[in-house]
This record gives sequence, structure tokens and C-alpha cells, in this order.
Amino acid sequence: MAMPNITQTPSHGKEDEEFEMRRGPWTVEEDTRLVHYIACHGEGRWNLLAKFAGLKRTGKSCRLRWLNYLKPDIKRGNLSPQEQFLILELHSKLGNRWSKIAQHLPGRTDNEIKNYWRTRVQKQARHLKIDSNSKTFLDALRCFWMPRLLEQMEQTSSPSSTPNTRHHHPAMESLQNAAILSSVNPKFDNEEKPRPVVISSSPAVCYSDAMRIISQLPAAAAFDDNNSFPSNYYYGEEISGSHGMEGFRLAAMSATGRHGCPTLGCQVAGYDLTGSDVASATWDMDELWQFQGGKELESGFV
DNA sequence: AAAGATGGCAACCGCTGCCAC
DNA sequence: GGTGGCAGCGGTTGCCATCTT
Repeated sequence: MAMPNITQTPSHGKEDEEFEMRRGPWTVEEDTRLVHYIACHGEGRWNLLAKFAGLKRTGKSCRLRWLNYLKPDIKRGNLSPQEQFLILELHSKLGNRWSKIAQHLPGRTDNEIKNYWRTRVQKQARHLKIDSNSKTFLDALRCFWMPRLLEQMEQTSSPSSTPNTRHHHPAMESLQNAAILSSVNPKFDNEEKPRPVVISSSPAVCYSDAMRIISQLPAAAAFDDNNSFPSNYYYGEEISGSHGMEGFRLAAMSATGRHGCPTLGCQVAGYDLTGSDVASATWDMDELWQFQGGKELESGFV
């Protein structure tokens, strides 16, 4: 680990030492000082805190270190499928408002979510040569990625859980909150964004539930006799009209997923995500797309 | 095995909004 | 109303680990 840099602010007419600010990675000693000081005096007033704690750091740096790393309730490790789903959902409503998104993921920081978006989500957009802010890519997330996450969420839920306990799965609760948030709170309405995906009006939400809700859509949106996904809907949202030819066409897949639900495939304005080289070269790079034992191979995803 | 490329993440920077004076 | 200080936010950078050739 590189030693922290020292920044000197010239021409202030005070002792140089007073302006020697450390930069770069934090040492264990600095962390200990910061944690100890906050434990004794609380957080806030970061410039004064830095001074009184004897840290040669800016108040900003102290605040960032505390909020993003040292705070006791910070979660470490990979984002769960539930958290990923929530990020995708909330980002579709809130855009790059990372702190707002982070408020809905306890223990996760805005920085972590931002990094996740840039390194994981935008990577897929780059590989597909689609603008990550484009409707096309957002649709790809909704059509292709989010259903996978939903399925992962169900698969990773405890096999011993009963229907009753399942209703109290914390991630499902978060998901429910997100759905409620997007469907109820007008603050998050955005005319230019797709309408909220209301997949949770019931206490429990999972892949099969989402599919059940989809199955309860109006007749025009319901599955046909072949159990194919309706060509002009996904998640209950009409994609003809405003989306037009720029939107997705959901391929009617003959294969079925779990619970007799159709496995989703999709095409994005020239990007056939169901079987193109692009798909095999990019989407399956992420473990997200490792679909439980190569199920894609059977259903024609790769 | 080594060098270069790439990815992931922690930290920094600059801007904005709020508030006290 | 103007100004300065502070906190917070989002974009960007830089370092290190891992991967690829």
C-alpha cells in the first residue's frame, strides 16, 4: 500500500505543519483515532472533528472514511441478488441519485452502489455498445437481467422456509418497499421513464409471484395458450407505442422456466440477446447469467 | 514467468445547497 | 440580500489485484 501523500497549502501565513494534510489510503492508526473519537463525541462538524481527533486529514476525508468504511453497520461483501434488483429498480426511477438509492439499502453506501453501477452494470452496456442511459439498455435490464435476479432471489431463499416465514424475507420486504415506492410515491414519478414495475402488491414477492401477477394482467397481456410471453408486454408494461420499434420484442420461447413460467428471451433493437454472439460474449460474463447448470443451453439462451 | 491490460474499489475533487451571521 | 463555512452529493481518479497474452 502506498504511503499517503502530503498536501501543503501555500501562502497561508501559518506554520506549514498545520497545513500538512495526509491523503491517500488510511492507516490503521488513523482509523482507530477516528472511530475512537466518534465513539466518544459523536459524528458531525467534520473539520473540527479532524482537528480535535489529531488527524491530519480534511473534514471531508474523515466524513467519507467514516460513512463509507468505518461506520459499524456498513455491510461488506458482494451485493445480494435482492440488493442488485433493488438498485436496478431504484435507478430506473431515480437515476444517478446514489445517496437516495442507498437509503433503501441498509448498510450499503452511495459510493458502493455507484461503483457497482459503473463497474458491473455499465460494463454490460459497453459490451453491447449501448448507451447505459438509453431506453434500450434500461429495457434490457428490465427484460433480461431483473427476471434473472428474481429467480436467483427465489433460489437463494431458504429451502426450509415455510410460506409464512417466506413472507418475512427481508430482501423481499425491501423489494416490496421498492415496488410500493415506485407505484405510490408521486415524488418518484418520471414521465420519461418506463412506468413502475408493480410486482408487489402482496407481502411476498418472488419470481413465481411476479409471474403470477403477470398472469393476472389483462387478457391482452396474458400468456397465450402456448404459455408464451406476450409479445407486447413485459412485467405488465406495454412496450409498443411510446417504445415503438426501439423497444423490445419479447421472443416467444418454447422453453419454460421454473414453475411452468416461460423463460424470458428478448431482442433489443437489433441486439438479439437470446442467441447472438454479443449475448454469449458479454451477458454470460457475469455470474448473474450463470443460470443454474447451463439451463440456457437447454432453452437457447447462449 | 513476465509484462501489459483490465477490473474493482477506496479516496479525492468540484460543485451545490443550506444555514448562520 | 450578500458572504462564508459546512455538509453532502455525484463524477472522477488512482492504486492494487487479477487476468490475459
